Amino acid sequence: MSMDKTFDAAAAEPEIYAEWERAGAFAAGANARPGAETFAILIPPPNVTGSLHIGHALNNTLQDALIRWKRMQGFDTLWQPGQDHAGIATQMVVERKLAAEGAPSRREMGREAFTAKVWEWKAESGSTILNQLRRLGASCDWSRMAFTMSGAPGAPAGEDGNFHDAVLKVFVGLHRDGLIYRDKRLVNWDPHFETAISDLEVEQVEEKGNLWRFRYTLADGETYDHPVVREEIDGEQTTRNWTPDDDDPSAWEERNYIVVATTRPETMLGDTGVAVAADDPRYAGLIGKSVVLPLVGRRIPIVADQHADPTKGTGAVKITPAHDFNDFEVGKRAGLKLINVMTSRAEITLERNDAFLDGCAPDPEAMALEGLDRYEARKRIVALAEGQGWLDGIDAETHVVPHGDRSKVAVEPWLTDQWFVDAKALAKEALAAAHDGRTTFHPANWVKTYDHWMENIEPWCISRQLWWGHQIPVWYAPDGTFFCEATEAEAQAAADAHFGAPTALTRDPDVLDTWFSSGLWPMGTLGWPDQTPELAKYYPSSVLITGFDIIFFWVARMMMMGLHFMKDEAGAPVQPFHDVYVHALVRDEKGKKMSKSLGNVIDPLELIDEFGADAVRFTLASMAAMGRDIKLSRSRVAGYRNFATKLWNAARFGEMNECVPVPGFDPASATAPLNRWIVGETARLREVVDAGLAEYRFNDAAGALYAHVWGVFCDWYVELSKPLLMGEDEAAKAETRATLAWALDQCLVMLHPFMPYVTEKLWGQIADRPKMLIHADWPALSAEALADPAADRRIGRLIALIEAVRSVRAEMNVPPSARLPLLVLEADDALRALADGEAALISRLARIEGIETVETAPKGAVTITLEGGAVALPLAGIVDGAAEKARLEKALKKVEKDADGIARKLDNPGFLAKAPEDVVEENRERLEELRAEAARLSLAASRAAELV
RNA sequence: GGGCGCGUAGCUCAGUGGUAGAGCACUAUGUUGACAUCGUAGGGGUCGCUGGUUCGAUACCAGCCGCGCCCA
Repeated sequence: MSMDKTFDAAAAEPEIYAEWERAGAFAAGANARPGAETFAILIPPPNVTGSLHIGHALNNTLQDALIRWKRMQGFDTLWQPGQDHAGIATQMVVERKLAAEGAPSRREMGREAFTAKVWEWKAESGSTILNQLRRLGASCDWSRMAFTMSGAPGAPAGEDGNFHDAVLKVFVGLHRDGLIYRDKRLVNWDPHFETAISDLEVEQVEEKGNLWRFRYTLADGETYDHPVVREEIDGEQTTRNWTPDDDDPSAWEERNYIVVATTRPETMLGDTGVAVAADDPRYAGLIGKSVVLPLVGRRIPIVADQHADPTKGTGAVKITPAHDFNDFEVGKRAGLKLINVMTSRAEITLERNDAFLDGCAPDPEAMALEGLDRYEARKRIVALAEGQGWLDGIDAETHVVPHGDRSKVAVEPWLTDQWFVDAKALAKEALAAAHDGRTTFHPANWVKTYDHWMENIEPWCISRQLWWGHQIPVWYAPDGTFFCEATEAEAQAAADAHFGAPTALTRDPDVLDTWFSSGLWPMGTLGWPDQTPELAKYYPSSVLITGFDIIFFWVARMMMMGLHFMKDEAGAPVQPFHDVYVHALVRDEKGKKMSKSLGNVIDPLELIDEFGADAVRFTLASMAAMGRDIKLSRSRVAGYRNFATKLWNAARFGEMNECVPVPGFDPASATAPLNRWIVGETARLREVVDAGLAEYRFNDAAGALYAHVWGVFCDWYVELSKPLLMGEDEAAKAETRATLAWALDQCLVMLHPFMPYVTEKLWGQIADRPKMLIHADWPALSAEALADPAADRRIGRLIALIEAVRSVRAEMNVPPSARLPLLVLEADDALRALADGEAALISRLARIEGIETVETAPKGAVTITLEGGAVALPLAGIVDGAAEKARLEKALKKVEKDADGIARKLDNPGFLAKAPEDVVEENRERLEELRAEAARLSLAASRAAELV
């Protein structure tokens, strides 16, 4: 049965993948040599709500390439798959689904019923991305599938893993060590999801807005003189406020108010002070006095604080400690009250707000703001300010507003009780590990990003007001005392002991940040807190492959958690991975970040449908140069699909010519120079591919494979093998068949990590094998042992000769069908041997008929100069003497220019004295070659001139 | 404002202290029994600019210009 002309990826891929799975080819330790070293990669867990985007495709292509490579080398490999429970995202998806179905809402059905719904949803829809990873060819050990919510209460059968235990153990442990604490402070509050989020989940978005200036009247009838500047503009006298940039003020104006500027008028309801710089000449005299807050009627102090910048705005800022991070700090320094005026949905709350009502005399208009959304309240307050005459002015301004990365609504700094991790304490060891060689970043410069964050780390808010997640293991007694234990029973026991009597407890309703559990990924996926054999074997993992966008979110947290909890026999902290390879961001072909809103998203699954998974993988690997973003275009993918076709057809050629692998074939035993040459080339390829993969230089490895398979094996070896395969010499034919089959096998083996499908298919098609390609032995070929310099030189010269003849033929418009004799004019021994020994190859590829040695070139012959001699093609009648002369002179000019450059170099005493000996020698040899070629060209040119 | 990175062929990008590369695109050409998802040949670059180090710089250093990303 002969092969099809192309590889049918769509049909073959699922079959091949199923075969691998049937054979258990992906299992941890599959194909491991006895006593093998381990090589483990933990997948960056995709969200359970996720679907495969091009970044995942890149990330997993690289992981799979490394895993397949090491597996073939006989390492004890583990590629640990799993998923992240994605608290907010998942809860959002399920709530939306319930709403769409007209089902009772989350709050109506209650916590237990809702989480049951989430589990149901996960069972139905949660594995989309896993199936997409399979299509990509990912060889994860699916039998070890992990999930960051496994083992949580209510988890259905099959979801009964260890993660919940791990999370609780870590929480209780960190709490016991004083590294987790409860605190009332401002957090980033997402009013849409009504939960706290961490700093990292906040996006800064630039928005057009206004800076409103309000006049706050001084209390007790106080006045002061505010400096102003009188100017004449267009013939009119104007007065404006003096600023520190001006010269001395030209006048003073008596005022009974101070002007503050704000981008958020609605927060004025919660103002508890006005800050000015201590040395601001405008306001220094007012420090210690008070203003009366408009609408609210509260007396609030004017305080000195460095937060007020005299050069910005009016130099005076209103202080709302309960609604702004900076103001919170000012308030702490100045002892100001905290008055929260918003609900969890960012609606104004005044009526039942004791903190607000205490010590104020609000206008009825203020109280009418009750229940309004923050933006509605803003409008009303501005209108009231205008109506009541305390609006000083409005300046348009763009400013940066923090938004929730999931909800896309503006985040409200909000005062609540939350749980925090003392990240600063955990960061110490995590920083050390990245600097003492325990964990190495590739490319190395990413360690700076990591450092910068670790060094400026803030307390990590880990509690979330959600239901989908690990509920915080803390129980409260009625008096507020709390007990942090892994189980309710332990908490109860602790409480009873503490109070000396049975005490009713209520559990903290909040859950933990998803990244808190993701931080345990390197341990939790291996069974921790149980001391499993896998944990002993595969922790720490070999390399983490990830995008730079989650260095903070995830890498940093795994480092902190792993180092804190994992200890070696001596009790020293053990890092979660030896290497961190940070790969590029995939952009569209114009360099834009792909996003749904821009509509420039390239769907990897569409690419796979169109070009095959191998082409998509090879494209991504080829473009994965370290430290650079990838701009992906379809044409590039099409090119690598063509590459797969090329490989396929090379195999088809082998099949047609009965090239089958010979068991026990020893590549060193080949005798024909052509065969010895391809063996050497193959050995060199193996060294380059191994070196590339070992250093995470995926593009180098892929590039070398491409150049070898297409440019060396197909273009030259296959072409040059044809005369041998179709010739009469049976011994040469047999040797060439065996060598070709061997060399092709090596290509399949080395391409397999990048193009697993087409290579596996060909592997099976070419011969019956004891093992599938996925478990084939990776070669240990050494170029030093196998490359034959004589064969390399001979084939190198052969190729140069053929190319030179073809070039002349094309330039002279010799029809491809015309066969010409080759006249050898001058030849050193090697060239002579080549002309004699490889006549069949030369004839076929250069379309030559008969090689003869002549004393002088006949009239009308075109001369070709080569290393070691010159040959000629008789083209009398075809060639125009003048054109030929011009061609040769042009070539001569170039050679002479090169020669002159080198000669100048060799004339430079500094070069001779300081350049390394071998460089000098190289240049001398090159000059000699160029001079010899120049002589041949010049001779040929003068002969051509005779024709004219 | 702080940090990181990038300017090399028309496009997308490798690369190196010692002869400038690839893929795509382009031009010409081809029914040579693996492959037109192909073959053959060809054109195309003061390696962003200016200085410095060096016998020698596209590469190392400094400054400048242009662009991108991250953090405030």
